[in-house]
Amino acid sequence: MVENAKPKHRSGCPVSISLEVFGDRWSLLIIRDLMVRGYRTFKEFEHSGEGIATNILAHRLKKLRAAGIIETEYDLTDRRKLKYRLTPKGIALAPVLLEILIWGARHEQTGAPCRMIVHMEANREAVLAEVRRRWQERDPRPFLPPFTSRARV
Amino acid sequence: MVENAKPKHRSGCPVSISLEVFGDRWSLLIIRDLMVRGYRTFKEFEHSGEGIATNILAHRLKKLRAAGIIETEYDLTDRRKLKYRLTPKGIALAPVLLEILIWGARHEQTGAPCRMIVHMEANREAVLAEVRRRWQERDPRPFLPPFTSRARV
DNA sequence: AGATATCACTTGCATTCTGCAAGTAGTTAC
DNA sequence: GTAACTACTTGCAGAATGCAAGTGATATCT
Repeated sequence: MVENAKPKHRSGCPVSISLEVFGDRWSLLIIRDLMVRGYRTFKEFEHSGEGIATNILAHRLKKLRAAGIIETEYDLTDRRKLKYRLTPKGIALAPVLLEILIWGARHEQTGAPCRMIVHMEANREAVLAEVRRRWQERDPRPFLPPFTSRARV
Repeated sequence: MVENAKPKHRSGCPVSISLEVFGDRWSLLIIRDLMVRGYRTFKEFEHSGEGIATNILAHRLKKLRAAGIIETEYDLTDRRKLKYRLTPKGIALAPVLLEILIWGARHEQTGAPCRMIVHMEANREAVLAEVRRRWQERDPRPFLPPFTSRARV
């Protein structure tokens, strides 16, 4: 038996393989929109304020679906709408997203208010539990705002 | 006073801003090499097993330095060698990297042994404390192996 | 001392990816 | 029946990436 197949991955390191799945400028933003903003449709992702091009968005959605991170179903009341949802594998990215959020808020100039970050840092498990609960119960209420401004409260 | 300056960022969201800094296929791998493998030089990053091209590596090192995540100093005994080191802002990425590693090991086929991941998940704080200690004390011993194989122990 | 090797890049070029504008197919509303 | 809406696709220009080769400053060997 020979190992002729072209290697699927750069290496066997979990970090490297993870980055091959979501290591780009956009994928984690789509996951964030699904996870904490309650966005569900193509149009909502498109207008989430980051300015993603529609071809890139379509490509990322396809890739995330192929990776088993999101799944889709048509809206029962309006069959034009395709609703996206995180899979268990997708919601499992919550700790990754939380740590990225905390790091960014602590070390870069962002629009997130300091006291919110302090609270999240001190209550990581509670924050994650709430995010998971909303996913489980399909609670569509946004958990975090879009942070459009550069306010520092 | 007018807001004429071109916006530096896509949005004020900490996740978005973080991804502008390290949201690509390579940056976090360099940070991983510095953080848990004890790699310090250009050559070591180049041969870390992922196959990064030297021009990309040079570009990423420059960008990470500009972002304040790594810093450099010349080796005192061999002035050809430029040694890289994480800054406090860089070592603060440890939780991000740990969560990415755990997610990848749990949800993708990687070379990381299961029991190691179980241990890391159950002892996150101890793992982070050890990584931070090695950084603080400039302890160059690798904390994690390269996971080159696809072994499942 | 001179030749060779090492280290950290840089350069050139082909390929791939990204960003923008415009267009399309399948619903739904009027 | 027509217009609007939703989720894309297509075409094209420019940027980023990957690969091979080259460069300049040290260091080591003979």
